[in-house]
Amino acid sequence: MKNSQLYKGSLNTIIMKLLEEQHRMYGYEITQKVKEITKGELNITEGALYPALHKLEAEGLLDVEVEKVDNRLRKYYKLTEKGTTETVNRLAELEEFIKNMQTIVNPKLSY
Amino acid sequence: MKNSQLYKGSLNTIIMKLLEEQHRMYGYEITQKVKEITKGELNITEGALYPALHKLEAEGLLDVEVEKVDNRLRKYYKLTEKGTTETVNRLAELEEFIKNMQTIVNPKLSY
DNA sequence: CTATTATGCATAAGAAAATTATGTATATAT
DNA sequence: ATATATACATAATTTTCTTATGCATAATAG
Repeated sequence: MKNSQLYKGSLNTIIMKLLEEQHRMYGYEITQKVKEITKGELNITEGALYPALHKLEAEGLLDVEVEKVDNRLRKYYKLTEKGTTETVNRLAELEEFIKNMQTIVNPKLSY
Repeated sequence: MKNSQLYKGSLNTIIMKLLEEQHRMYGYEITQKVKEITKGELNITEGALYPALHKLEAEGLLDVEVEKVDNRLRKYYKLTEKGTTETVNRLAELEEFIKNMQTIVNPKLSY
């Protein structure tokens, strides 16, 4: 992941949220999707993405299906049942995190 | 910093924002303030805080003044001029980050 | 009166998560 | 023919944090 180092620690949550929404995606597609929805502000690096996907798979949160499209390899990932449950938790944590950060940035709005 | 690892990378920004607001604070005070405004959800560990303060000082973003209060040592930190300028940038980055994360969590709201 | 908790600093060892730099391979556009 | 896009992967290093200590004084509880 690139840019303002604030994104450190949020990659797994981003991956899981996108997979919840899109049902299945492959690695490169994830990088492009994130770039698109953040208008180019967040570029996930391959060195961060692929190890993250492998780890989530090893933890039983993702399943993988390999397919060949246009003679190129694609590894489609989707959430397992366990992964779907865990995504709910992660998103709740993310919303709490965002709320807390907003309170810190703009304390007056929290009254 | 404890909890959901989403906070990774946000400690420096938190410190700088609080110092911008409070003018000067000492380490322990920062941990208590953060605990207070996040209602106990975010606990900054000493092992993260003190090295972070030292690094910000080494980078010329913070100045330190040592004082003895009630026979106990306190190191008061405040933003340097450079630190104040940098804080503006960091907060802008934080707001962008929050906005991007919200778009990822709730893509429908972004239209 | 003594032991725990709170205040206040610090650092070292290790883990986690990223960046940076490669490497392989095919397809498309210049 | 060469660069860019697509698509995966991993190794070395760096950054950032947790965990575990360590020291010292003050206040509170048993």
